[in-house]
Amino acid sequence: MKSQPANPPITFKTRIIELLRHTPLLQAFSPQQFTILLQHSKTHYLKEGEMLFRQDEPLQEVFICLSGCIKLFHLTADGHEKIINIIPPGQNFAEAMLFTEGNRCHMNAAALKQAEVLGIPAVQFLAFLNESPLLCFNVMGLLSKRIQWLLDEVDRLSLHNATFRLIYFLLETHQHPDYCNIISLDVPKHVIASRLSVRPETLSRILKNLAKQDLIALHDHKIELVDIEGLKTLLSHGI
Amino acid sequence: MKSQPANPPITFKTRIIELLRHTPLLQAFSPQQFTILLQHSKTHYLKEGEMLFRQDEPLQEVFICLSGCIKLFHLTADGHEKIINIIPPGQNFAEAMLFTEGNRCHMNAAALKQAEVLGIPAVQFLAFLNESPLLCFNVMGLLSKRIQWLLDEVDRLSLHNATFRLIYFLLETHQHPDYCNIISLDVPKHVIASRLSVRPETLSRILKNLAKQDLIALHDHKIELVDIEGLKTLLSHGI
DNA sequence: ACCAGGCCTTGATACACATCAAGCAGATCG
DNA sequence: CGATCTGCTTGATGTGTATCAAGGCCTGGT
Repeated sequence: MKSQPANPPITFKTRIIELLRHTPLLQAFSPQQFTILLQHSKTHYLKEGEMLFRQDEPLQEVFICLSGCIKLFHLTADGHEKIINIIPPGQNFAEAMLFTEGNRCHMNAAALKQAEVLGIPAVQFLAFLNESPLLCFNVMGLLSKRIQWLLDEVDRLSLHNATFRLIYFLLETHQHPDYCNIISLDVPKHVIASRLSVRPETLSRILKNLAKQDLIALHDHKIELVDIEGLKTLLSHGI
Repeated sequence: MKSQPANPPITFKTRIIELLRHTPLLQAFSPQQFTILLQHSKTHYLKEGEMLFRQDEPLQEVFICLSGCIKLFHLTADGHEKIINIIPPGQNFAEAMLFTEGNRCHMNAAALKQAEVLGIPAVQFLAFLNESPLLCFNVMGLLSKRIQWLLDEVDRLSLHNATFRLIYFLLETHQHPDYCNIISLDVPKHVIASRLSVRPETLSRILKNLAKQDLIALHDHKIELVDIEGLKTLLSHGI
C-alpha cells in the first residue's frame, strides 16, 4: 500500500485504505486509479440521525460507508418509514443511481449512529468506467448481485412469515463464524424491526418466542444463537 | 431495415425485427452488431406451461420474449409458487445472470401461453460488451432500472395492502392510453394473484369490492377502469 | 435526586388476508 | 349428451400481524 500524498482531503488512515481496498465497488481499479479516486473524494461526517441524501434528489457522488452505519429507507406519504437495508463499514451504496437518468436515488440515507461516509465523485468514477470494459464488468457484477438480493427479499416478504425473516436475518448477520455465537445489535431494535418489515411489538414477541424454544438466548442488546442447526432446520422445513 | 440473409436460423419477419429494434437490451448495438447477434441467436418455441429454464441452472443465453408471455417465478420448498413478473413480447429477461458467477439465474421461467423466445448467446453478447463501454453503459442502465423496480416492489409488499397493489398493477398495465379504458387479462386470474402476492380468493373479493365502488367494472375477462382519477386518489391518499 | 422522554415489553383487541369448503359456469372429451 | 375438469366465486372460519394502551426500565437533563 503506497503512502498518501501530503495533502489528502481527509486523513486517510491505513485502516481506511485497507477497508476501501476490499469494498466491492473499488475492487477492479488499478492502484493509480484507486489513488486518483480517493484524492478526488471527500468524506462526509454525519451525526446520529443526520441525513446524507434524500429521495429523488440528484446525486453527484457514489458512497462508501467508512464507519458507523447508514440506513437506506423509503418514506410513505403518511410518514411511515421502511428501512431497506443497513449499510455497515466497507460497503458501497447508491451506485445504481449512477446509471439512471437524472442521477436520482429513490430512497433516503441517514446515519444510524455517528458515521463517516466517503463520497466519490460520479464524473471521475464514470470517466474511468468509460475507458475500461473491465471496470464496467465489475460494476455490472455488483448490480447483478443487488438484483439477486432484492429478488430474494421479495421472496422472503411474499412467501415467508416474520419468524422466517428474523431467523434468516440473524443467520445472515452471523456470517463471521466467531468462537461465540453472539450477535450484538448495535442499533435500536425498532430499526431491525423496520428492516424486517414488522412492528417492534411483533419483533419483541418473536424473539421471546424463539428464546422460549431455546433456539436463541437474549442478553441485553445481544442475541446468542444457541441452536444454529435448529434455526437452519426451521428455515428449510418451513415454519 | 436491411433484409435478412438467405439462411437465417429462423424466419425473421419484419414485425419481429421491429420488435427487437425496440427492446431495451439491444438498443445500443450498431446495425451490424445487431444483425450478427440475431444470426447467432435461436428461437425457442414453447407450449403453454412449458419451462424455458429452471432455478440455478447455468444459462448460456440471454432472452427476449417475441410472442406469447413468460412468467418468471420462484418455487418454495413446499411447492408454492410466486410469480415475480410476467414478461410480454418485446421485453428481455435473465440478463442479470450474465454477470453472476456460474451464469445462474435464481428463478424459473415458463410460458404462460404458447410463446416464442429469442435466445441470444451469452458469449457473443459479452464479446461485444467487452469491446465497448458504451454498450456496457446501456446494460448498466437496464440493471439499474431493474433495481429500481425491485426496490419499489419491496416497498409495495412491505408497506401497502393488497388493494393498493392491485390498483397499482392495473394502472401500470394500462400504460397504453387507449381510447377505451379496458384491460384484457390474457392470463388466468390466479396468475395475476400470484404476481400480486395474494390468493385468488382475495383477488376476486378485491375486484368485486372495487366494482361495488364504481371504480372499475368487470366484463368477463376484461377489466374496465371506470374512474381512473378515483383510483389514483386511492393510491396517493393511502387505502 | 428527580423528572421527562426514549425504548422496549406485555396484554387486549382489531383486521387483513389465508385457508377450507362448497358450488357454479364454461371448456373439453369420450 | 352427460362426465369431467379447471378457473372462478362466495361464504365460514382461522391466524399472523398490526394497533392501541399501559407499564417498566434506562438515560440524560436540570
